[in-house]
Amino acid sequence: MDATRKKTSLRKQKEQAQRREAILNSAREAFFDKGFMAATIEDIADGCELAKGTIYLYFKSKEDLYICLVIEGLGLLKRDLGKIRELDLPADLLLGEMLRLYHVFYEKNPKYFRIMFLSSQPDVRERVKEELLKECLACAAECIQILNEVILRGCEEGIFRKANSWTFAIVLWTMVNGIIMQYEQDPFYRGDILKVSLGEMLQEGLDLALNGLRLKRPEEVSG
Amino acid sequence: MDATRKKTSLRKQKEQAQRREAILNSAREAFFDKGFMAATIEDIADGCELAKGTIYLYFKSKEDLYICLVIEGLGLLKRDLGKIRELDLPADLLLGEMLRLYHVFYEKNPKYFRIMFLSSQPDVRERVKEELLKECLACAAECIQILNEVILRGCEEGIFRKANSWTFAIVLWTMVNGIIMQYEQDPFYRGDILKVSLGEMLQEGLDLALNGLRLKRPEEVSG
Amino acid sequence: MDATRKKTSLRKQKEQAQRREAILNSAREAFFDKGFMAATIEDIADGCELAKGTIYLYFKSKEDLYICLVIEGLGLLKRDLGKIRELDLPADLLLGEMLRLYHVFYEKNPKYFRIMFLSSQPDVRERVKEELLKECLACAAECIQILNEVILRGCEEGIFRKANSWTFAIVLWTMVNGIIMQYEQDPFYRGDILKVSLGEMLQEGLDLALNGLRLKRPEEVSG
Amino acid sequence: MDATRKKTSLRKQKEQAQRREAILNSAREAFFDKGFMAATIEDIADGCELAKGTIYLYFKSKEDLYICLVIEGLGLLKRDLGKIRELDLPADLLLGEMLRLYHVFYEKNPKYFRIMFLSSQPDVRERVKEELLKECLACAAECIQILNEVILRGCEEGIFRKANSWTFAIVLWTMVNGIIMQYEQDPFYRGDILKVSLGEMLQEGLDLALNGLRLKRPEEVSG
DNA sequence: TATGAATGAGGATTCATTCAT
DNA sequence: TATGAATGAATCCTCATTCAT
Repeated sequence: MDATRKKTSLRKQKEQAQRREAILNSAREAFFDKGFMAATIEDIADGCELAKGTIYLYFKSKEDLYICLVIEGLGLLKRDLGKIRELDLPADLLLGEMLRLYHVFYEKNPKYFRIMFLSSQPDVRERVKEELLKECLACAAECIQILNEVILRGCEEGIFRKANSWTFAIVLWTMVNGIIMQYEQDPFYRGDILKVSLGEMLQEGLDLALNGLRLKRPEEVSG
Repeated sequence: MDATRKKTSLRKQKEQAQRREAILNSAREAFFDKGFMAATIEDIADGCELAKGTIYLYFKSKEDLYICLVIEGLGLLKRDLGKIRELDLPADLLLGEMLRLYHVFYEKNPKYFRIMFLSSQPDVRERVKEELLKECLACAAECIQILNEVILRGCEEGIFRKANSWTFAIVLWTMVNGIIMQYEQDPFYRGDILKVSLGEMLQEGLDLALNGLRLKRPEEVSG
Repeated sequence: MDATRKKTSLRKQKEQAQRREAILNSAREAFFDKGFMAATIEDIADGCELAKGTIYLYFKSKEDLYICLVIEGLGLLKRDLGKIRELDLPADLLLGEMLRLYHVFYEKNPKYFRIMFLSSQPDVRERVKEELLKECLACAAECIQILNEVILRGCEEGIFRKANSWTFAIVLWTMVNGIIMQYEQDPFYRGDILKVSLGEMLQEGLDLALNGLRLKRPEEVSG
Repeated sequence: MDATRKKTSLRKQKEQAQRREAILNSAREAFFDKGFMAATIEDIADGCELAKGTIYLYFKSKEDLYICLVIEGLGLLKRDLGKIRELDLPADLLLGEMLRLYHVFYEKNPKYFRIMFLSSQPDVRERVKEELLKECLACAAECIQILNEVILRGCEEGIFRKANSWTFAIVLWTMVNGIIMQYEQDPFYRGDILKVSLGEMLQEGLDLALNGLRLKRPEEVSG
């Protein structure tokens, strides 16, 4: 009897988790496609084939739902970056891996990505509690902190030139974000105007970064 | 009589131009402060002390007004970049000047700047005719084209290493945009988390770019 | 086997009756505190620690539940008034007792009291079947009828002056209700503005009524 | 030219005042018929043949609209009572006039009347700012104060017996309110059950009150 | 031409009620 | 029988746009 109840409860829990996930997926899509303000709860509800009211069983408000997405996305990214940090590699290769990870993360979760940076839009900021926004920013800062640690390690290893590592970490972070966002946000960019793939742009960005950091450039070392 | 009429008409034309400018100023402020969706026509009307209805005498719709702002901003930027291109300087210094110009432009027109990139927000895209969006993107592409020309000139001058100049131009453009946007959009970033000035970040970005482009790094040349 | 089943069934019946009572108690509280419209089924379910769905096993709808409360309350009141009618007392003292009973009933069942008169609110009337409302009103009329009988008896006893007894009964009923309702409904009234206790007001009302009814006022009789 | 403008502005002002009045009328009707919570802004808008949005040009919110009605109603009543107070009549006749005025006021403004006492409903109180409720109650207290003054004057004139005049004033006020409310709120009451006209009930109430207050009853004086 | 009142479609959220477990 | 998740109609309020003056 107890077992049966447990089983039932377990299945229910699983269903609920799936439903919650379905809502998050639909919301990610909607926020991504239309932005925070223009996306309606109805869009989200339609997207996961649930009733409007059901959304509110899982999330307190549109804002709550949105913030959950951001924190979830940044959490995933931070986790991935954290894993790479543990690899036994020289700092420059580590950084390369990280930037590559970013690209992969984006390719796998393009919508996560956009959502994460939606919070910088003023109409979102206007409507989301400052406290929650700070939580998001703190999450982002932790990612930057990981970059910072790797840069510092590279300095210790004698691979990177001395520099303000924190500034450098931020520049890296914003550069990569900037490249992806601009690429990604404007569908027109992709084919019509730029005629350059995202991978090429990121590779170029990475080269820039490493060239800038390394004491010597690869060709000079090998030469 | 004709003369009188002409004079009247001239004054009227001038008044109308001023009115139009007032609306654009107020709209820039409003869109900047609240974002495209959250800013209301009433905000804009209040800001320039005109009636709501009057806005519609000068602009077909909210979206039309907005797009005019973007095109105006990008036009100014393009004009400034164009002027620098004419200077008689080596390509690397020219590029340095251009990036510096960008910083100055931002410092002088922070609101222009933000507006220019608002168009990448999906809720704006949703509401603006594709045709107008393409016009904006074309404007941006012209700016990138200017960077591209300078890079090509540097290659010819033997200052820059051979590279896909177009890709490089785009990376430059997005990097700088990315740095400014992230800095600028998040008031929290500025004091609380980054603790790095925009100037420092841009300088770091510039160094990266030039290091990456130059055949030899300055210290090697001088050494 | 039959016995067992009967026992089980009896316990079940008792449990159900208790459950029903628990729901009514919780509903009385909720309707009293928030009014008919503002009180939610969830408030009521929470209040008796049952699930929302369970409420519907015992009552067809929110309105049904509400009407049951009213009828219950008026029934209690009618029962108490009926008991007093049987006392062997002159009509004026009987009336005094009845009005006092009303006060006691209110003090013991303030929430019953409020609920009973909630039905006069138009948003309730809008939603409750006319048939049920009439049942409530008939209940109230029976209470008035008891007052009427006592007044008539007083006339026969030569204590009360001839008057339209039915009108008088109604005035008594509405006066007392009016005094209690106004006192009770407005928490502000109690301390801030009135600065008079409910008991004092009811006593004053009672004196008015008896003075009005008696052929001679007490002091004249005794004098 | 100035005159023309003034005329236009005057007409507009008048139109606006009329429109505002139309909204108030429709709202009074709607609140009266359905109660504060059940009446919808759409009901009100339909009732005065305006668009929903237009309501909000004249009143900040449903709550605001409602409170305006209450204060307006109580203000009218207070004004009327105030006028009677100035009449040169003995206190008992003055009181009789006032109670009669109340009846007339109700006959002319039955819906005003109900609105005025809607605020005692808990679901209204829940949703209206306490500050505004207190303002309403203060208005009512001013009416009671007028009654109080007349009673005191009657004591000085030797017409009324010494009594706690404030308590008495409140009892009068609540009695009359109670009679009217119960009569008025329940359409069923009127014909089906009570079979007594409002006028008769009020007259009976008035007699009660005066009998209770006077040192001697009329028949004794004349006898 | 300038105004700003009026419009009404649209959006977030609540809650009585149902129904599968 | 008891549950409580799901539903979706209903509600308040906003705001881009129109139009009579």
